Amino acid sequence: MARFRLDETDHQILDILIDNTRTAFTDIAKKLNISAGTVHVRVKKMEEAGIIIGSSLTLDYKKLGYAFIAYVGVFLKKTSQTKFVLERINQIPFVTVAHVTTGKFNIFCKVRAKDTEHAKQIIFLLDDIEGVYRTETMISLEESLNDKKRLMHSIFKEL
Amino acid sequence: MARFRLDETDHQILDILIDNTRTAFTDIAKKLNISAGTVHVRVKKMEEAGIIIGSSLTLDYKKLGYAFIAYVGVFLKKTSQTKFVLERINQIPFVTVAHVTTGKFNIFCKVRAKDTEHAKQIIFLLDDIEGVYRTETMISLEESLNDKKRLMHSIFKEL
DNA sequence: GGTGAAACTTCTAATAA
DNA sequence: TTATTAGAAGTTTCACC
Repeated sequence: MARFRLDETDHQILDILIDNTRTAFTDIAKKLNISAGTVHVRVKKMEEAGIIIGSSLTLDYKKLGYAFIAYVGVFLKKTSQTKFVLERINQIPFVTVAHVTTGKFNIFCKVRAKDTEHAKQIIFLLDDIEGVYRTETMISLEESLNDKKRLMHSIFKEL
Repeated sequence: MARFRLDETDHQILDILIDNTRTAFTDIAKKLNISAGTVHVRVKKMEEAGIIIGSSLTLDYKKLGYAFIAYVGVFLKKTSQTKFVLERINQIPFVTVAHVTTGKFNIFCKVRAKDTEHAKQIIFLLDDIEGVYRTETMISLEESLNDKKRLMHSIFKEL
């Protein structure tokens, strides 16, 4: 996949939209001293190029009653079962991310739950999958995010 | 923090917006057979209640040249240094998430990088932080997401 | 590439039900 | 809580730089 070339204006547009996707194009245009039409065309191009995949809301899961985060390392009986187990994992609700990894674990996932009890239930489901040898849980006591905005800045500085 | 009560309509609105934050309120209204004004009021309420924190773009980091994901477990010399080390970690670019955890590691982070070489540089920065005893890296070979939409469905089914 | 204006669509707040 | 409305605002297209 060819690397798409973004210029300074594209960066600035992304920068604004990453913070708030509903920012009016006219507002962006004013800030960047370009026309709203230009903003529109550039966003469309980035969408067509697949740079912008979509947009999403950021919700406060704590307020919804889901404050518990754990990471679970999964050890498999046989590496060949990876695909099968991964499919099963993806069917478990509240498992939000799963990675096949090198290193200590075969598969590595993130669980978002209500509380310890709820998380235990989810981890039991993981443990019960055929081919899973054992799991190792790490409970998150504190989450600290370098948000997307910061990541973008890191990337743009390098590009 | 009191748990906010969302009804079926709120769920449906969130459901649509989670997929595309720029969906016109009039479109949402049509789908749900309510008026656009109602959609507007409800979204505003959820924003005011802090359920909706914000909105963000989803970008294809692979297309931007950042296809490499690793998880790094950090062991500290002394637990009391957690706060200090966490602050330092948050200053390292390309470390996108950091968690203080119970279990195997003291701190656990996610690194997004260009390639192995780039990741190595970032992990060296982690290793070099005063108070860090050693780190353990897990390289992601394959990422599989149960996206926000699925998480929301899990939550709504339970609420 | 970009602009600016026209035509069209959507938002938002106020009022009424 | 919801519906209706109307002025304000935003989007999108297009002819022209």
